Amino acid sequence: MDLRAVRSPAMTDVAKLAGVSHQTVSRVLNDHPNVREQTRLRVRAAIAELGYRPNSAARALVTGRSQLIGIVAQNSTLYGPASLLAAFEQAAAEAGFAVSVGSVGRMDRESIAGAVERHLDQRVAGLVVIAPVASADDALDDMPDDVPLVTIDGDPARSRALVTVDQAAGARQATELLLAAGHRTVWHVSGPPDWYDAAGRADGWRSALEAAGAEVPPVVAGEWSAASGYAAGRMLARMPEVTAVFTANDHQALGLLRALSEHGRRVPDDVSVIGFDDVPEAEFFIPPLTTVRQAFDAVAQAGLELLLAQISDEAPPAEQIVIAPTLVARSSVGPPPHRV
Amino acid sequence: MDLRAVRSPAMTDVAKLAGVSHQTVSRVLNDHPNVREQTRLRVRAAIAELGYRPNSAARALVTGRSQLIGIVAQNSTLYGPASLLAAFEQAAAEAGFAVSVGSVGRMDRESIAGAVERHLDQRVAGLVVIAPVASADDALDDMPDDVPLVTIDGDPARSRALVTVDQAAGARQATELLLAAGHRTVWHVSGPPDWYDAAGRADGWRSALEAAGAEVPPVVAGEWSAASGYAAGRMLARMPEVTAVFTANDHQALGLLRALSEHGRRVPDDVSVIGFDDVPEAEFFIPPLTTVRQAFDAVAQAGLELLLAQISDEAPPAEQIVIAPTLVARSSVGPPPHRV
DNA sequence: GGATGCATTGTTAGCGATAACAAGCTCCGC
DNA sequence: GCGGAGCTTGTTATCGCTAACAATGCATCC
Repeated sequence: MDLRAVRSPAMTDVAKLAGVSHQTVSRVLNDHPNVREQTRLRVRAAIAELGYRPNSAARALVTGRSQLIGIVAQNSTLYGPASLLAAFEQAAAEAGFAVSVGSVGRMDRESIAGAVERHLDQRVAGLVVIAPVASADDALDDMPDDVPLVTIDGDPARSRALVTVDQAAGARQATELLLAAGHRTVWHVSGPPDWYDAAGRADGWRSALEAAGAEVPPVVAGEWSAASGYAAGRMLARMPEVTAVFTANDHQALGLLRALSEHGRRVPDDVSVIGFDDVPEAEFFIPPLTTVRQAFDAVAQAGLELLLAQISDEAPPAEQIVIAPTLVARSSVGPPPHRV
Repeated sequence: MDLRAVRSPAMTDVAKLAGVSHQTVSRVLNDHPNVREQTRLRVRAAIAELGYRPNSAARALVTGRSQLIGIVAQNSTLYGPASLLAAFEQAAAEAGFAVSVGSVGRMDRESIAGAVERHLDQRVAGLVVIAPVASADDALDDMPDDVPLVTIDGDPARSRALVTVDQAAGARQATELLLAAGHRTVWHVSGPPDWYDAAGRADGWRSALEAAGAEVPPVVAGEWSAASGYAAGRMLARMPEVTAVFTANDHQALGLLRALSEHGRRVPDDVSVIGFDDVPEAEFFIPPLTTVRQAFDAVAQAGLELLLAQISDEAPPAEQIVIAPTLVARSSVGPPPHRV
């Protein structure tokens, strides 16, 4: 009996037990073709018996690449980014990759570059950057181009491999639904203008109005918070001509609903409201919120596929995938009030 | 000119440029004491000139430990876990650690053990497990005990290094506030009973009622979702004797508010409501929600400190930290309606 | 002035895996 | 029966770093 702390078994231990060389063990582990079936089984048995697990650091050292995928995302509890992160981890784990997260406080060039560097230190096999603002793309311009990279929510003109959600299409659907309900026009509470998502949603809204020949009211500038929706709502609630509002996300819609309620304007009787994101709680707003759902898991899945293809050199590093959002109809939308 | 892909510089390159041995470079990098100041500067200059960055895989291989911290958490977009994760990344990054996330679909023994193993493969320096349910603790029982480990939200009786929020204290505060407002008793919509958080909140609620000599109504069992709060609300709304409700989280409170509103019961005039978590939107519920805030960043900070202390052997691996939550008063609480 | 000690630096050996090459074996065709 | 092809396996070098030990120089002490 050896009482020393049991060192976890290495490849040579397996080799000894199976009566082969460590190299043969390596071949079995990496599914090399030219190993006799009988040998393979013997090695497998030895691996199981010892509870051997390969040392990823050693592998990374010699191959120059790890089984790690880095994700750079904004450190936020916003529903969108958080969901995306969760979905991505899930997908990566299924593909046998670990996920290292480098969150940044702000989406400026310096922060992003720092997070990217930290990941490169870890010799990540690939990198996913959630880059919803222009400044994030800036940081990627001076990335070394031998690292597989996929951008989420970035600028189609500047990114190579990219997955985005068609924000404009979602916004168009929302706006069209309101117009179809009989509203003369639709107001919009926007997100921060430097976010691509926000810009896309505003564009979709505007183009739908223009296509329908409806008047385009001024954008009410907000950011993603409920507070900004509330502030917008306090203004809009006092304007009787406002009968339909499309907000850039659900949290804004929540704030808007509260402001409308405080001013005695009923939803959807007096004002119809549509949000964006379909947060789990949207169904329980007062009233239940009609909104646009983004399929975050589809985004994550697509992103991972693009990345893995690059890692294994199966695909050119330039491909762009667009995911379509879907409208979820609930009771916050109705016809405009009867004209008095 | 050499046109081959430029291999990123290694320690020997730095050593050659600085005119020292690679070992001296290593000493400079690891802040060993016995290096002459002048030499240190020369090495630093060479590092800067070459843009040298140490290879973490090589270091991990030889030391048997990486600059990686593993986090095991449930793959969820619940506000609590997501916030905790974000706060933790932030804190770890500041300490120079990368964070690898292993999310699990369900909190059962097998899933957790799997996630832990994947992290051990990566030779993580330490492990943080967010273990809000008993089954998660089970999985940790057969963890090798030479890996630094901190549990968040686990069972004090079974964990060594542990950070928790004093759920019971928060619940007591909430309940006492309602009693002080004049309510004869307080009803409770609970979380899933196998979550420690949920159990702690229920305990605090019950003990506050008992201490005040108030009647203890039956617990309305829910889970964390707004849907369960809504379901509970539809029942409670029909019971005129219910004038105060404490829900186990804010999302449930949202659902409850909607159910009350649908039944024409006004908040806080007819019913007072208190939630738990203080999600950013709580301020914009109808009406603004009184709730209990957990300081997630404090939890993360404390957890990381415990872990780093273990990693550097500065502290015994057994210490428990309890973070106190704070009550955030808003307008969803008022005196009970006048008895008719 | 030689022994002692400390600060500073270099040398060598490995960590655990993969890659490149070499070697043995079997099978085949002529 | 012999050479070559192809399958299977082993040997050796190597990735970039840290640990352990060795070696050097210089100040200090008796």
